[in-house]
Amino acid sequence: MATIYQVSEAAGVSLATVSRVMNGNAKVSERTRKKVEDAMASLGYQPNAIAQSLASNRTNSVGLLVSELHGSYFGDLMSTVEHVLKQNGKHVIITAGHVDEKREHEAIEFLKSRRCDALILHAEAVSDDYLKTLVDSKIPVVVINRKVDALDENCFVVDNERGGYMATKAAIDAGHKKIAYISGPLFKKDASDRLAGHKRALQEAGVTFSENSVFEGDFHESSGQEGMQHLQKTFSDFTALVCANDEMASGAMTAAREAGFDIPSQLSIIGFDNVLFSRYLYPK
Amino acid sequence: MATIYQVSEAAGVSLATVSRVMNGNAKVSERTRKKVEDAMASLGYQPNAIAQSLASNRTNSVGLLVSELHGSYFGDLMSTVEHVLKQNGKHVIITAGHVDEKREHEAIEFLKSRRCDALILHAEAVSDDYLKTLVDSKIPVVVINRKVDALDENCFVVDNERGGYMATKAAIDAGHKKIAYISGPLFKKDASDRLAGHKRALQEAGVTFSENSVFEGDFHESSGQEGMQHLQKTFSDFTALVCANDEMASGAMTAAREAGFDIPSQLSIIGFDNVLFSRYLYPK
DNA sequence: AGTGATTTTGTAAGCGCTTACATTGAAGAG
DNA sequence: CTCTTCAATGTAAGCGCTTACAAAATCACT
Repeated sequence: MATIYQVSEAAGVSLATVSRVMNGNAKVSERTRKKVEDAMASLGYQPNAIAQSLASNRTNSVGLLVSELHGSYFGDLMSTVEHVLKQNGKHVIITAGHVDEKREHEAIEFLKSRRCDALILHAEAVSDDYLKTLVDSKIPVVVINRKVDALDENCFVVDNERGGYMATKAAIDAGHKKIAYISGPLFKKDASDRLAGHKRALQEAGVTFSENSVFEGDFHESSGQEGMQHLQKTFSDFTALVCANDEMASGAMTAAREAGFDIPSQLSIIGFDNVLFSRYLYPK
Repeated sequence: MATIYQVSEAAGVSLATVSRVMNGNAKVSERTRKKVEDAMASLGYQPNAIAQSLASNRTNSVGLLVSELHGSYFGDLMSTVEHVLKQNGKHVIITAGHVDEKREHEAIEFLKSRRCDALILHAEAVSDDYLKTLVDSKIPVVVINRKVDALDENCFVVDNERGGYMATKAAIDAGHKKIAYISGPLFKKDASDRLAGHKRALQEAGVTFSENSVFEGDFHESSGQEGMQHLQKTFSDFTALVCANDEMASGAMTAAREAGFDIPSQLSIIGFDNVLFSRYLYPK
C-alpha cells in the first residue's frame, strides 16, 4: 500500500505538497497538482484515514448509538443518518446498546475512543448525569427520543403526549366510546407521555377513564397479545384498542383474531410509530 | 483527554510500561501494574484508538458492506455480525452499497481506507474481478450470498436451488397440482437458482412446467402484487403460489385478498427467507 | 561477594499523515 | 537592475501510540 512519501517521490515534490493537493485547502500550481495526481493514480495511492485522523485530530466520522441493529425503527434511523452523512463526506460508526446501562455505556465509550467528531445517541438506559458529562466534555452530542433537563439544545424528541392524544382522538372521531389501551412500560417517559395523551383525548370527549382499560406492556409484540387477552377480561366489549407502538398492535391483532374478532369490523386497532413493517400487516 | 504520556508521568514509569499494562502482552511486575492502573483511573485515561491503530497497524475493526441499512434481512445480518464481533473485542464499521456498482465500490474503498482488519461483503453490484483484486491484496475478505469462481474459500452462499426446490416440494406435498411462481430478477444468480429448484420439484412430481406460471418480479413487495394480478390472467385457477422471497409473498397476499381470495383456504402462498417481519404477516 | 541467567523497565525509532514556519523564486515597483 | 511582495513549495515537528533493542534490576548459585 503506497504512502504519501512514495507519492511525493514519484511526483518529485515534498510530502507537504502532496498533502495539499489531497486536501485541496492550500494553493498549489496547476502543474504540480497534475504531477501529483498522476503519481497518485499510477501508484493506486489511497490515503490512510487512520494517519490522517491522528495528525489532524479529525476523523470525519459520527458515532451512532442505537438500541438494536435490527427492527424497522432503527433500520430507518440508521439508513437516514448514513445517507445524510455520506452526502456530506462523513461516515457513521454504528453501535448497539441493547437498552442496558452497562452496554450503552461501553458503546458510548467505544465511540469516544474511536474519536468520533460527534455523537448521535439513542440512549435509553444510561443516566442523565452521564449524558451531561459527555456534553460537558465538549464532544458534540445529539440525544434522540429523550429529553434531558439542562440538555435542551442537544435533545430531539417526539411529542409523545400529542401522539397518544391523536391516536385516541382518531378512535373517538370514528365514533368509538369504549376504548382500551395497551401501554409501553410506564417507567419510560415516552410510554407514560403517550398514555397521558390518551387520557387527555378521553377527557376531552367526556369519556371517563378506567384503570381497567389499560394494560402495561413492554413495547414488544408478545405483550400486545397478552394485553389483548387481559383486556378482554378486565374491560370487555371495547370496540377500539389503541396501542403505544406498532409491534404491540401487531401482537394484539393476532390475539384478537385468535379470539374470533374480525378486524376492523368488530374491533378497531391503532398503533404508533408507523414503522416500515406495518405495511405488511393486514389490515395495514 | 489524558495521553499515555501523562499516565506514565503520574505513575512514575515509562511510556512503554504503560503500553504494556494496557495491552497485557508483556510481563509487568504486580507493583508497577498497580501504580499504572491507579494513575489511569485517577486521570480517567482512555487510550486513543486511532493512535493505537496507526502504531500497531491493527484497527480491531471489521468492515461490513450491506445493500441497505434497513429491512429485515440486513437488520438480522448486521445484528448477528455485530454481536459476534463484540464478543471477540472487535467492532464493525457498516456501510451501505445500495446494489449500485459505483456506490458499492466507494463503500469498499472507504472500508479499506479505514484500514479494517477484514471485510465482510454483501456485494451484489461490483464485478468478480474487483473482488478478486481485493482478495489478492491480502485483505481477509468474506463474500456472502455470492459465489465467485476462483474465490471459493471466501464465499458463503445459500443453496438457492435447494431452497426453491423445498418450497415447491412443500406445496406439492400439501397436494397442490397447479402452482404459480413469482421469481426475483432472473439476471441475479439467487433468483434464477431458486427458479431452477422450483422447476426441479415440479418435474420430480410429474407436473409439466409452463412459462405462464412464472412472473418475474424484482424482490420488492410491489412486484408481488403485480405478479399476483398478472398470474391470475396467464395462469388462472392455481391453488398455490411460491414466491422467491417474503417481500413479494407479502405483496402477493395483499393482492390476493383484494381479489377476494381467502388465504390459505382458497390459495396457499409460500415465501423464501423467513425474514423477521414475516411474523407480523397474517397468516404468518 | 561474584557470576551469569532471567526478568523487568527504559530508550528511541517509527506508523503516515498535517501544518506552522521557513525558504525560494518570480512578478511588480522604483 | 535592485528591492519588495507574495504565491508556491519545502522543512520539520508533532499527533499518541507500539515495539525492537538496550539497560538495569533481580535471582539463583557457587
